[in-house]
Amino acid sequence: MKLVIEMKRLPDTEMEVMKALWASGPDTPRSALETALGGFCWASNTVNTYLTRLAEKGFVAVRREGKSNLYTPLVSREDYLAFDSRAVLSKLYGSSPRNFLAALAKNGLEERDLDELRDLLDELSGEKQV
Amino acid sequence: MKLVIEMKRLPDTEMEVMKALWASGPDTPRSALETALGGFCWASNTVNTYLTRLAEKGFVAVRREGKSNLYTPLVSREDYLAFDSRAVLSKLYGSSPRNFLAALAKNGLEERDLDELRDLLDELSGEKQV
DNA sequence: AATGATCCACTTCAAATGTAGTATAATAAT
DNA sequence: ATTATTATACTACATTTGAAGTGGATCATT
Repeated sequence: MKLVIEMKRLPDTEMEVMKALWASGPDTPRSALETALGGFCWASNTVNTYLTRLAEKGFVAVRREGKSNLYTPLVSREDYLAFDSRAVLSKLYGSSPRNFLAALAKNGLEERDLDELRDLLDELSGEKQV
Repeated sequence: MKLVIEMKRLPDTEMEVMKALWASGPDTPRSALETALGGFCWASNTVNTYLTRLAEKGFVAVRREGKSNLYTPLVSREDYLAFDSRAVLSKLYGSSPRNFLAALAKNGLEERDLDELRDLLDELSGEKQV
């Protein structure tokens, strides 16, 4: 059984660090993390700050391995996104996925996106019937 | 032609004020705004601060009418949502509506939501063919 | 053992956000 | 005119977020 303890949405910068950690798997050493962060040209110390904050918030575990640290996400990408997507809907879209999609469509949607959505909807409906 | 000048996502509290303004139409006087804010029990001055900040950011126009002020949204709800929904997608969902819906579905979706989405998709496809 | 190079813990700092107090100006009521 | 009320402007302050500097511990090396 999984107990969700008041998860909060992360600020942008901490989010980027989490994305890098999710991409790098568990026990990520510093070097790999910086690589995964790619484009972001923060000072190394800056990344450090974000990691510390994430650890305080319970999003990341830090394990000392000899001379350096290994970082592991404690919240899975899937769980976070499941939470985040709901939070987004409830804040502005009356908790209606439809409203969200309608807002997106205001500026047009690619044909491909529409197809993907249709496929996913079929899958989702299918599940119920099995 | 509409030129979008670096719109930023609003913080939660300012967002609530905008929602109230959108609901109350243009030239909303203070009293009506407080009513529209309903559940939120902020001090009157607090609301004032948010209005000032929104005005600075160009989201709200303030017009003096005799003794008191009238507030009018300068950004329409539709425009803001169109912007916001895209911003959400690009930050965490690889700009893919499908990914967003999949994240939502992780915790299950109501049958009604699925139906609504299907209908909307049909509408959206229909448009293109006309 | 002194010299560098890394990595990390701790500290700092400015801007943004959440919240409200104080002062002031105008109005209404006595 | 004096007082009470109300709305708005201006100021204040804690917390959070974005960003990074300092300095100590470790290691590798001469």
